[in-house]
Amino acid sequence: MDELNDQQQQRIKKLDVLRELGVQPYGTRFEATDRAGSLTRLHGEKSKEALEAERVTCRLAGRIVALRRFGKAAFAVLQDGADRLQVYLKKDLLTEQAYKVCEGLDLGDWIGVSGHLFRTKTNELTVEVAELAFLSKALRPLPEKWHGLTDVETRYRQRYVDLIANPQVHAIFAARSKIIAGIRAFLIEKGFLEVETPMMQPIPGGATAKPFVTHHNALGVDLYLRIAPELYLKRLIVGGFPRVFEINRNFRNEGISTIHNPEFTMLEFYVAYADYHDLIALTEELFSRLAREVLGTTTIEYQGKSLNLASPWRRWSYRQAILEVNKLNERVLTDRAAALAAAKQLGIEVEDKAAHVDILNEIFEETVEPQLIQPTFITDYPIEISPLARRKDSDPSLTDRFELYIAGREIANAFSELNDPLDQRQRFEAQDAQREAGDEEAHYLDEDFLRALEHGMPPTAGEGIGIDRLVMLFTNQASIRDVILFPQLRPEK
RNA sequence: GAGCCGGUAGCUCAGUCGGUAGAGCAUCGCCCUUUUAAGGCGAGGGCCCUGGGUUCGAGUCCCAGCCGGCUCACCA
Repeated sequence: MDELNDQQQQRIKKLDVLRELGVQPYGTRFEATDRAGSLTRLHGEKSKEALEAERVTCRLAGRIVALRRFGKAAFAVLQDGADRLQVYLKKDLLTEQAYKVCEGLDLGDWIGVSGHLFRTKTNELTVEVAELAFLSKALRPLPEKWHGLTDVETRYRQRYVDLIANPQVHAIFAARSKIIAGIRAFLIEKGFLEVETPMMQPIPGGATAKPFVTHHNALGVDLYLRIAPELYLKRLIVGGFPRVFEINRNFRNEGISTIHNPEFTMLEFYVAYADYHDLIALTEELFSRLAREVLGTTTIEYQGKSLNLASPWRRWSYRQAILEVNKLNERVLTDRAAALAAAKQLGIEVEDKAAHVDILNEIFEETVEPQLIQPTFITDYPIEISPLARRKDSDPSLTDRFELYIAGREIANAFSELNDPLDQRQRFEAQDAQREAGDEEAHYLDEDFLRALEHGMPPTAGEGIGIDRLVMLFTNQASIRDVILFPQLRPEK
């Protein structure tokens, strides 16, 4: 413990005062049959007279977050989850011991009370306490009652204090839970099986990213924290599960920013016999349903922008979007020199030796992405940047793939899966060549995954949705750290 | 990794030109049995992020570092 300040010392002294009164400062169970929220819902509208007549008794517990004393009586506000309820502690109504406990109460202490509901002179629903149980002593003071805790670093490092002091933070994580529960219910209703696949993988696959490495002592091998579950979920499709999903953490050893945390939560799901068009429909249905369930509307506010999640959403091919946004001639799609010239004209920095596909992608990211505010499916990505996606039958240089953009940000990535083992081997080999050429993030060749495909994978469509960014969108948060309970920070001191 | 901004009491923040460290809330004492940012009177509480430097004198100026935020780069 740090050196104690005067407030902490005062509180430690009170532990002995409680013990002398025969009260355990760290007690045991208390049967809270009521919750502040449900009491308010059930009785919050009733008049003073109706409450007096009914004489509703209740029993609840919570943390004291406000305390106003008046000589021989006091009002305390109990925080119970996301809700608060005032309680009235009056000397006349309490035992001598209970009243002495009251005199030593501090902000932050946990108590349990029972009594009956009434309305005060100022018409606030309040519990008149008949019995008081002391549950737990807080030895540190709470943040200031009016401004709460605003220091961002303390909010992230000591999320417990943030949650006590800032009720709106509570609401964000309640919404996160509701979103994830909604996704589960939706997919299970559609016949999906929820599975768990390895977080520690001998070959990190399914995405292009730098992995974390760890070591297993008994096996004497290095293992990678997964960057994606994709290749394992496809193995399960080979094994005969026609619909699977996983909601779990991915780990990427890359920068930290307002939209990147080293560990983040990903939903991936795979549907046998389907293609990416089916996933477009499924995605629209999922999002509009989530919005209605969680927010009660399909029109959402995000950082000052109004977003309409009601389907259908815009579909726009990757190449068409590049041409239309920049009013470019189709020649840039086939002529590398023309693409390079166009990029330079648009003021986009591109290395002179950059590949054609990378030049176009640079143009896309710089000029198209920021415009994709309303939900938009960008379709038909080039094959070079889609190593696991199926080729388009109509154009083998493209893939049956889409990315969903909302508020200028990529929210989902989906494609008809490549199930041709020979084509997949060639794509892996192309990625290997890029690795040889110095691309640290090229996809690794996974021999066992190829063996699985050689056993035959049915036509399958698969999709990944970044849950943290989805929660940001639904809760109107600008930073990913505000939707992750314990975001990654440098260790203290 | 680079640029900009910040770090002062438990919390939220002031601190002028370099001259004895301030407020509100919280805490402690006294008064107060319907308050709600309760009120009244009184009191205590500081590693001014750390380490150097300049100066008679540094919270303040300079240098280096630590931690955080934002922007950019990489990325989902």
